[in-house]
Order: sequence, then C-alpha cells, then structure tokens
Amino acid sequence: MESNPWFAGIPRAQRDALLAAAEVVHVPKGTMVFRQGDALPSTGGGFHGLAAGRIKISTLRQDGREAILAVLEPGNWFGEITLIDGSPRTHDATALTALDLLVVPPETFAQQMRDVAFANAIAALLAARVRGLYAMMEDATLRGLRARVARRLLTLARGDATQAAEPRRSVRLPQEALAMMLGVTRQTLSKELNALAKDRVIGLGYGRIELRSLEALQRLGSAS
Amino acid sequence: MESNPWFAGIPRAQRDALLAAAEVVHVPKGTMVFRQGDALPSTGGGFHGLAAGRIKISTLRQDGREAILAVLEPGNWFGEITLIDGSPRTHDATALTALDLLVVPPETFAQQMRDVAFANAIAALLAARVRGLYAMMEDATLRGLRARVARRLLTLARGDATQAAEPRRSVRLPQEALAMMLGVTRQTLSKELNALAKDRVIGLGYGRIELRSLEALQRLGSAS
DNA sequence: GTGCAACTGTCAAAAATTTGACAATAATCA
DNA sequence: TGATTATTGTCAAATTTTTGACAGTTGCAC
Repeated sequence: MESNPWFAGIPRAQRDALLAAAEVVHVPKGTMVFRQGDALPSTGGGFHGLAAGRIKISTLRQDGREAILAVLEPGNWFGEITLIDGSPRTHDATALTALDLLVVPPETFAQQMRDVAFANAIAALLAARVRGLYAMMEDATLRGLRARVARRLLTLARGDATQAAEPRRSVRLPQEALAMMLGVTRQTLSKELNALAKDRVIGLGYGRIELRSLEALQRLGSAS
Repeated sequence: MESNPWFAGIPRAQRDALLAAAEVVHVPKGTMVFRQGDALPSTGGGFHGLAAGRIKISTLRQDGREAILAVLEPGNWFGEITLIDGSPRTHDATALTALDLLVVPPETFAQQMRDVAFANAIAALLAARVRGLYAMMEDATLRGLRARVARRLLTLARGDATQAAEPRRSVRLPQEALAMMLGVTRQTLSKELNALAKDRVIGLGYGRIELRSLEALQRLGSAS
C-alpha cells in the first residue's frame, strides 16, 4: 500500500490508524463491491483500500451501454465521497479479479474525520480526485481521439488513479473496455489503435496493449 | 452568500471565520482572477467566494479552442484545490462582469485547515465538486447530444456549481459558449436548440435561452 | 443614432463516427 | 483435448459532426 503516493504522503499516525481500522475482506472475482445508488447503511458501505486485485469503476445505463471511469490497481483508496456527503454511490465497483480489500466501516471513518490531520489527508485525496477529473473532462471536450487514446493509455500504464511511479510497458484490458472509457465504439477505437500500431508506437495483443514508445504517446497526447 | 447550500451547511463559527478572513476585492469586467498554470505565491492566489458578478471557468488551448467548464454565479466558493495540494491552477477564471470577490489568502486558508470543522467543510465542498464532475463525465461519455443540452441548460439555470434552489427560467449566455461547454460546434448545437425551440421546450433570444418547460427538459435529460 | 462588434441562422461539402454484421483467432473451462 | 466464450479485424451503409462561408439581426459604445 505504501507505493501509493497519497497514502505514502499522509502522516504515519493516520496511515497506521487507517490500517488498524480496516478489516481485510477477500472478495471473489466478479463480485460487486458496491453499486450505483447504494445508500449508506448498506453492505459494502465503507472506505476502501485495494490491497490486491483489480476493480472496475463503471456506470451502467438502462439501454445496456456502460461507461468505465477507471480500473483501479492495488494501492488505491476509494469510496470516500459517499462517506463524506452521505449520498448514494455514484458508480458500480466490480472485482475484475479476486481481491484483498481493506474496508474501513462508515462509523470508524466518521470518527477518523474528527482528527484534523486525517481530515486534511482526505481533503488531499479529494483534491487529487478533482484534478484527475478535470483532466478527463478537458480531454473529452478539447482533444481529438488520437490524443485521448494516447493519454488514456499512459494513465492506465500508471495504474489509473492516484498511482504514480514508473509506467508499466503493457496494459491488460480488452479494446472494448478502452473504448468504453473513451466513449467511442470499438470499431472507431480499433482504427486508431491500428494506426498507432502501424507507427510502432504500440503493439496489439489479445486483451493487451504494449506501449512501445512512451515518448511518442506523450507527444501525441500533448498535441491535437 | 447564505443562499449557497454548501456555505449554509457548514457550522456558523466556520462561516464567520471565512468571512472574517476574507478581503473584499472589486474586480473589473474582463479581468482574469487567475490563469491556468499560476503557481501558489502569485497574485490571485487564494480561496475565493463570489459575492457579486459572474465568472467564467475555462481552459484555453494553443490552437485557440476553448472549453468552458462552468460559469459561476454569486454564492459559489472556488479555488481551493491549489491551496490544498499546492499545484498550479487548473483553469482560467475570467470576470464576465464586474465582481465583488471575497479573497481568503493562502496563509489564512492553511491556518483554517488546522480546524477540524473547517477541514471537514472543505472535504464536503470537494465531495460536491467530485460529484458534479462525475455527472459531467457520465454525460459526456454516455448521453446523446439532446440529453446533454437539456441537462446543461438545467444546470445553468440553477447557477451551475454548488447552487441549488429554484432554477431560473432564463439563461444568459451565447450559444457559442454553451457549445464550448458541451464540446461541440456552434452549428451542431444550433440544430439541437432549434429543434427544442420548435417543440416549445425552450425559447431562443440574442445571447439568451428561455426554459419554457423544465419538465420536458428533465425528461429529455433522463432519456438517451 | 450610428457604426461596429457580437450573435444567430443556414447551407453544403468533407470528415468522422456509429451501426450492424460476420469471420478469424486466442484464451478458458470442463 | 475439445467446446465454448472472449476478443480482434474488417467492411459498408447510414448517420452525425465538423469545416468553412456568408447573410441577417441585435446590442452596445461612442
């Protein structure tokens, strides 16, 4: 968990308190940790830290279309919004693999928020969240598809949310899922990916995209 | 300022402290309160409350294209992200009219954050911000243009950000600006607006859109 | 009140995206 | 291993959006 920049950045006491307050829950693959609309006193309520596995954060619409907001990797903490404002969950959270999940119950979280340092840490977490969302909004409204693809691949390579560190060289997810993140169809994305592959910027495999040139992706992501 | 739900919802002591710490600044029309990329110790640094006037929050790109994130109305507080994480401003803030602006200097803000209740209030503000952004992201990826137009008009009618209350029946901004918020061209938006106008859902004027049927807009915003 | 700038209306061609469909290949599970 | 499911590749028609252009209107500043 220490590899996560947010968690690593908060005071030792608050870090320990969080870990002490958390219950480790093993979640089988395919389980929904929580669903959009879940209200507070429900199962799955709590502040979550992902210790192992991958979680999909998404929204499902009536007509079956799905938007994937993020795919979380170990080290990320999430689910704090509902605990702060008491409103229902904004998204579905689904275990893509078996998980080791740290769960801080709502009462404990509320209690921790009485601590100035912890409240400040949560504010920092939220600030990072807001920055990420601003960047995504900007991408969606201002950039062409080519740039959006490049940027999203780089984000995924860094573990998507509050993760930083050295980007991975290979991203594991189906093109369909990437398309859902970008809000385009698989066919449209496919055309773009194949163009990038032809330029040797990426390599395409089954359920996997290799990032061959981070520099080229960075360049493409800045332009357009 | 009390009409803003966030401000009205925080404890009296913190509300008074904020107002006491704030300096009232009069800003002429057209002035940029801060710019994207501004670092902390610069002019315009601080936590801002809008007492009078309207502020455009936007991003300008090299090629001249602009994305408008929001148009803030009196009662809204903004600019806290930079104060929390110390990173540069994420957007430009431009005075669309002459402003009365409450400015809480960075040091005072940091000092206030040592107070648990205030830190919690800021967390609540950020949580609201995150929710709003989630909704925008979802709209952008999941909904058709018709629905996005309807939803954005309703948002604007409610004063855009943390405002609630009774929606206004008329929104004052050029179609060009609305198009920039939605990330489409003016021509595309125009077609949509004219269709809505034909159905008597809205009325179109010079730099102004009248909301004739909130129910219809709500319905259109939920569908597609 | 005039003149200029801002804003809206509209058109048509070009470009991008979606929709729908089907085959081929890779992984997974029994 | 064999069967099944998941994933990718590709195509073409239909639709939507952008680009570029220009005229007409409205509001504002002088």
